[in-house]
Amino acid sequence: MEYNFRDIEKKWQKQWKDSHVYKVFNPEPGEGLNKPKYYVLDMFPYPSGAGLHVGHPLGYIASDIYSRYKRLKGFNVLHPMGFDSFGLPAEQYALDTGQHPAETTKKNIETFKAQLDNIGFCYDWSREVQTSDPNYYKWTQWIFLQLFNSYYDRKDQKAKPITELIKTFEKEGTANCQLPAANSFSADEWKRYDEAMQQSILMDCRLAFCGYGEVNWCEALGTVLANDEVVNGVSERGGHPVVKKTLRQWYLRITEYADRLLEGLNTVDFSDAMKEMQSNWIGKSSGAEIDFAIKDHNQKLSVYTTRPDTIFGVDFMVIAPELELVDQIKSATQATAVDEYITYVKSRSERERMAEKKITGVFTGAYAINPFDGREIPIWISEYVLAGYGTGAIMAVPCGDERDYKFAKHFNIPITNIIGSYYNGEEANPTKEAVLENSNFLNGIVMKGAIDVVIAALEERGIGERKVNYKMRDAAFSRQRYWGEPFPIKWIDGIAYPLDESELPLELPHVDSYKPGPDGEGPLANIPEWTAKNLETNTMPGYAGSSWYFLRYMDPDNKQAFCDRKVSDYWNQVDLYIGGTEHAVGHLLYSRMWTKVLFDLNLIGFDEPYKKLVNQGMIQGVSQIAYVRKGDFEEGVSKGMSNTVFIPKFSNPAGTPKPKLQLYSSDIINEENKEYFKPINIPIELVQINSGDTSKNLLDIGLAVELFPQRLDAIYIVNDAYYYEGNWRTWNKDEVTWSITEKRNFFTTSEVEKMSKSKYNVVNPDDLIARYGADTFRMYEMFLGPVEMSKPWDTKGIEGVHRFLKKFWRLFSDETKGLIVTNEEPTPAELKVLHNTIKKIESDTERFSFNNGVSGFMIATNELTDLKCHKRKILEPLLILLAPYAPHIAEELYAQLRKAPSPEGEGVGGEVSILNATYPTFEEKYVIETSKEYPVSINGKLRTTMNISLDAAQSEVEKLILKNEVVKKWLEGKPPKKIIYVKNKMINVVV
RNA sequence: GCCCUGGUGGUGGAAUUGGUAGACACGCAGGACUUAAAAUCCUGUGGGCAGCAAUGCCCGUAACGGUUCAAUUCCGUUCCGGGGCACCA
Repeated sequence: MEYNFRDIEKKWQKQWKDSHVYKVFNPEPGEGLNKPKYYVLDMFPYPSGAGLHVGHPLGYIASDIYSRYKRLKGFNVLHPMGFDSFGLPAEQYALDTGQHPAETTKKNIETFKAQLDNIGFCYDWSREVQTSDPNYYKWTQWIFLQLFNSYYDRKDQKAKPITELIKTFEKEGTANCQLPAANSFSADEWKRYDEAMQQSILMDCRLAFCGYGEVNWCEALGTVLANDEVVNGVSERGGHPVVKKTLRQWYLRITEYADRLLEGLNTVDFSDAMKEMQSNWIGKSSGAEIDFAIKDHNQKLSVYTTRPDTIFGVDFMVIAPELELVDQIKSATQATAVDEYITYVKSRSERERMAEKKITGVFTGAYAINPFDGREIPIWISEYVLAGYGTGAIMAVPCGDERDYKFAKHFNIPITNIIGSYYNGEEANPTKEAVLENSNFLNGIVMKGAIDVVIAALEERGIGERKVNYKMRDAAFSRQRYWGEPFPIKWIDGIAYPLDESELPLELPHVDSYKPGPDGEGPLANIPEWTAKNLETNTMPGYAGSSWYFLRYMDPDNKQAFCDRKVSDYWNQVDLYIGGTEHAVGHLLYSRMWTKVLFDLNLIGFDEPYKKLVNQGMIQGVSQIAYVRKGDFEEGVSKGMSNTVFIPKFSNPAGTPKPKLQLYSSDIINEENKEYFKPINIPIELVQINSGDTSKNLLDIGLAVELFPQRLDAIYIVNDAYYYEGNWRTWNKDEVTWSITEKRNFFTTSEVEKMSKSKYNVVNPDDLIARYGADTFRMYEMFLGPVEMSKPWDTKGIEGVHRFLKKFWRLFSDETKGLIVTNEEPTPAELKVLHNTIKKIESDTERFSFNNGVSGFMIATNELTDLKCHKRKILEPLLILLAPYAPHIAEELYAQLRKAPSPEGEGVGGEVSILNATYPTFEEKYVIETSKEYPVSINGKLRTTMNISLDAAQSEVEKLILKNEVVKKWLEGKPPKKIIYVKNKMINVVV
C-alpha cells in the first residue's frame, strides 16, 4: 500500500470526532487527580471573513504538538479553542450589507472550525467559548459588576468590595484612606451628603468607573473611531477629518495595579522582549514632586522630576499650555503672546506635534522662586510638556537634559553649569556620575547620592516629596458601538446603578440599523425600548471577553458561576500560552489585571494567568508589487494612498487596445523618480511548487492560471517573468534601459509584509493540505524555523517534508506486499538509532525546538532505511514519538501494526488508539559505546586520534594520553599544563 | 532618538554549558531504473591551493579588535536588518 494521506486523514479525523477522543474531563471529587494537569492555551482568533491563512496555524500547530506530547507523557491536558467573536469588522460589514453580525460571525466561525479540523488539531470542542454568546457574556458582565463594586485598598494593596469602603466612610470618613481622587471628609459629613454626592465619591474609587475622556470623533461619519481607523488625522474610510471630542466613557482603574503588574513579571516565564514592552508601557519612574513659589502670586507651581539633584541647575520652568495655571499667572505684557500660542497649540493635531518636533514656546512673564537659593526662574509654556503626565510642569535643566538644552539655546536662555567638565557647552549630558558644582549645599556631592539629600531637604521644609510616576493611563473601557457586551448598568438621575445579578445576561437587542446614535452615542441609543429602561448605550471593548476566557474553558457550562472555584483550583494557571506579540500591551496586560482583581476578591486562587508565554513569529506574505507610472491607470491603487481596493485586471472595454506592458527591474526606481510611480499589489494565485528554478516556476504558475481561469485576464508576475495574453514571457533586465520619457510604465518588485487579503499575498492552508495532506503541512510549518521567528512564507521545501513522510511510510509498508513489519529482535545499531531519536525528540519538543524535532525524524528515517530496518520493536516506539507531530499517519500505522501478528498474539490491542499510548523512555545503555575514537589535539590543534574507553576515569585517560608517541613528542619530557577531556567530544592537551 | 532582537553556504536553517561550524531540508550537478515521463534511489555540493587519486593544507559564522589552549557562542567598537516605544521630565 502506498501512503494515501487523503483517505487516512479523512478517516481518522472522522474517527476522532465520532468517538470524542479529545474530550477532557474535570476530576470528580476524590478521583482523577492521579494525573498531573497541564493547561495549553492558544490566543483565540477573531473569526474574520477571510478565513485562515498559513500564518494563523503556526502557533496552533506548536501548541497542538505540545499538548499531544504532554498527553502521551501522562498529563491530563486541557487544550481548548474558542472565538473572540465580538468586534468591529463584523459590525462594519453589517453596516455595509445589513447582515446581522451574529449571522456573519456564525458563518465565519463555521469556516474557521472546518479549517482547523482539517489540520487535525486535538481541541476539545465541547469546551468552546464564543465571547458573543449570551451564556458567555453573562459572566463578562458579571465580572464587570465585580469591578464596578470594588475599590483598590492602597494600604493592603488589593481590591476589596466597595461596601467595605462605605462602612469605613460611615465609621471614620476618609481619615485613614488613601483614595485615587483628592477627597476628604468626616463620617458625619459623609452621612450628610446626598445620594448623588455619595455616588460620585464612590465612582472615584470604583475599579470600573465612569468619567469623561477624549475620543476620535468624525463629524462626516457621525461616529467615534478607534485609533486604528484614523490615518494621518483623517478617517481611514472616506478620508474625512477627525477631531477630539469629549464623551462620557467607562474606564478600568488599571493604574492602581501598575506596581503589581510590574512585580508580577518576575514570577512568569515571558520573553525578555515581552517583559520589556510591558514594563515600558507601565513606565514606572521615581523622583520627586517639588513645589515652587511663584513671584507675586499665591499659587504654587508643582513640578515632577526624576532628577531633584539638579535643582540648582534649573534655568527655566515649562508648563503645559493646557494648564489653568497659565491664565492665572501670565503677565499683562505677555498675555497676548500667551493667548496666541495657546490658539496655535490647539490648532495642532497630536500627530503633527509628534511628527515635527519643532521647538516652540512662549514666556509667561511670571517667575518661580528656587526654594533653596531664592533665584528667580522664568516660567515658559511649551507643547513639549504634556498636561497628562506628572504635574504637567517641569523644571528645565539645560546642562543635563537634551530637550531643555535645545529649548534654552533656541530662546537664548542662559545655561548654568552644575556638572563642571561633564558639560562641554555643546550638548547636554544626562550623567549621574558628576560631582556637583554651583550647587549650594550640594557642592562636592556625586549626583547619584545628591538625589536623596535633596528629597530629605524638601520633605523637611514641607515643599516636596518623593514621588513615583507611571506612564500608563487608566484603560478606556467603552465603545460607541453595537457589536459588544452591553454594560449591566442603568442610569437614574445621572447616577449609574448596577443591574441585579438575576437580570444577567443583559442581552444585546436586535437592531435594524447599525448606524451610530445621536451625539456620538452607540447604535443602542437608537432603540426606544433600550433607552426607555435607562440602560447604558455604550458597549464593552474587544478585550473585555478575552480578559478572562481562559477561566471559562475550565468550566464552560457552569450556570451558577463564571467558573467553579474547585475547578479553577484544579486547572490553575495556564501552563503554556502561545500567541503573537501584537497583544503585548493590550490583551495581556488587561487579562493580567482582571486575574489580579479576581484573586483579590478571592474568586480564584492565583494572580497571574499565564505561567509561560511563547510568542510565535508572524508568517509574512511575499507581495508582488507592480509599480505603475502615475496617471497611466485611472483605477487606483496603492498601499497607503487610498482605500479603494484595486484588482489589477487589465481587461479592457471592447474596442480599446490592451495596454502594452513592459517590465523593469526594481532598481530602476530611485529617490528622484519615485514620485512618478504608484505601487499596486498583484494577486498571485499559487506559489511555486517543487522548484526554485525559474523555468519551472513558469510552468507552475501556468498551471495556476489553468486552475483559476477566472483570473486569466489578470497578469501574473513572478520574479523575472510575466504571464500575459496566454503566454509566459521572460524578461531580461539587462536588455532594458529605463527612461521616464520613453513612457514605459510598468515594473515589479516584491516586498515582504503582513499577510492580508487586501494585499493578495495570502496563502491558504486548505490548498496545501489538499495537495500534500495535513501531516505534511503541520511538519512543514514547524520545519520552517523556530516558532518565535517571523519569516516570509515560502512553499518551496514542502516537497522535502512530504518525501520524508512517504519514506517513513515505506519503513512499514510496501507498495505491493502491504505491511512489512517483522517481530525480529532489533540489532544494537537499530536500538541506538531509536534511543538517540527518543532523546533528541524529547529534548527538542520540551524546548519548543520543533524544527529540530522534525529534522530528528528525518535523520532517524534515513538511518533506518539504510539499515533496512522494518522491526516492530523499533518502529512502534518511533510512531509514538511522531504522533504529536503527524497524528494521522501515526494513528493509521499504529492501527495497522496492532492488527498485524505480534508476539502477544494476533490483533492485540486492535482498538487501542496511539493517542493513549505510553511515551517511550530513553535508555542510555543502547546508545553508549564502550570505547570511542577520540580526536586528540595539542593546544587546540588536532594531532592524532586515540581509542579510549568511555567508562575510564579521567586519571586513566591522562595516563594513556601521556604514553602516546605523538603527545610525548610534543611534551618533550615536561608535564602538560592541563588535559581537557570533554566527554563524547574530544581531548585537548595544553602545553 | 531610546530600548529589545538578530546578522552563519545559492536558499530555509543546525550547532543545548566556549570544545572537530554548516546537522536536516531545499536547490543545483552528475548517475541508476524507464521507450519516455512521473515516482524512487545513489553520488557530489562553503571558498581557495596542491595531487591521477585516496587525501592533505590554508581561509571562512556582517567588519575590526580583545579574552582563551580553544570563540558562531564571552567582552569592546562600527555597520546592516527586524520589532517595540516615542517630547514621559
